[in-house]
Amino acid sequence: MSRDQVSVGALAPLVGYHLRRAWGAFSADFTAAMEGTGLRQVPFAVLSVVAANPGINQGAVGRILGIKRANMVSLINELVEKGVIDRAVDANDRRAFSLNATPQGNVLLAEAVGRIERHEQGMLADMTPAERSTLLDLLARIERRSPPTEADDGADA
Amino acid sequence: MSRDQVSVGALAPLVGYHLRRAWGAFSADFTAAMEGTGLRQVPFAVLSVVAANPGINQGAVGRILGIKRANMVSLINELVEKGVIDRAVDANDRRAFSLNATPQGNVLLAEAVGRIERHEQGMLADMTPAERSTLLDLLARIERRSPPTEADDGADA
DNA sequence: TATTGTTATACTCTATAACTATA
DNA sequence: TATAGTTATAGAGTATAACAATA
Repeated sequence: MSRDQVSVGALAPLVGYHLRRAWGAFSADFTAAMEGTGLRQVPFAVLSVVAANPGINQGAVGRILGIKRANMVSLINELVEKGVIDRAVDANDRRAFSLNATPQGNVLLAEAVGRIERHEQGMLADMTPAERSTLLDLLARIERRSPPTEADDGADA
Repeated sequence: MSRDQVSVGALAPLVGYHLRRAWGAFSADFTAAMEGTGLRQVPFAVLSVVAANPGINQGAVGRILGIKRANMVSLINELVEKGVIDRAVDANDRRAFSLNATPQGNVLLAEAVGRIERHEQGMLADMTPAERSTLLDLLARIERRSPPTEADDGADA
């Protein structure tokens, strides 16, 4: 190794840079945690939202998670084929689908959450409970600064 | 708007979820900040590292930023064609290129950093200086938990 | 034999635009 | 006319594998 002591230069004091690297570390850890479940980040998030909001439709799931309508389609197909969510025409609006987690989906979700929590404990092992809650609070305040979670603007027309 | 008060369910207490959303908000803000400079996240990071480490080679840049060798090629080409970095065969190792920021590159970097700092001030407007430094500290501690920044394992052979 | 850079390629994620069927 | 879902497609970003030149 001929060259070491490399500096990241102007990146060092930027919050965005550290947010990116921290996110990357968590992301890799998430992938490891999900090994064998067949769940990836976004499908896991979708399952979580559907389970928490019985009868929700695709558009609403996309809106809260920042996923475009067009990209929801294959996501939902994947989860339906996997047998973890159930899709039925909405009784009140025949354009929409009513989504629900299946019993199997709730089992998978619980299993996934358990794995993730254990992995997060590893990632945050050197933080006190107070520090973790400070981190969550600071991150939540940044999120609120993001645009109105408008996952889909005037894409049509 | 027929359905509101949607919950993210099991995602709510997960640090990884909030890290992802916070990162997304910063990411969108970064893109807006860079409008007109022609710089994207990764090229900006590469320019920053090259400027801070005169004569560094591609592999070392990739190693510190977590970018694979193969993906460095077009990145460096792009920055060279843009005239912001300079590539010359390394005098001590004729396999390697010695990279340097051009005067124009340093100007662009300074301009970009100024823009980003102003945007970050907007994103972090509701945080005290103490809170910002706490955030940076907590993020840095998470980063350190990531794998040895091995951007390139035994890809060959 | 290991390393630097290269090419080719593939897969995931996300984005836009145009379409249909309902409302 | 607006909305829910769909299809097709394109662009990033990142991954692997095999190769040449040099160490």
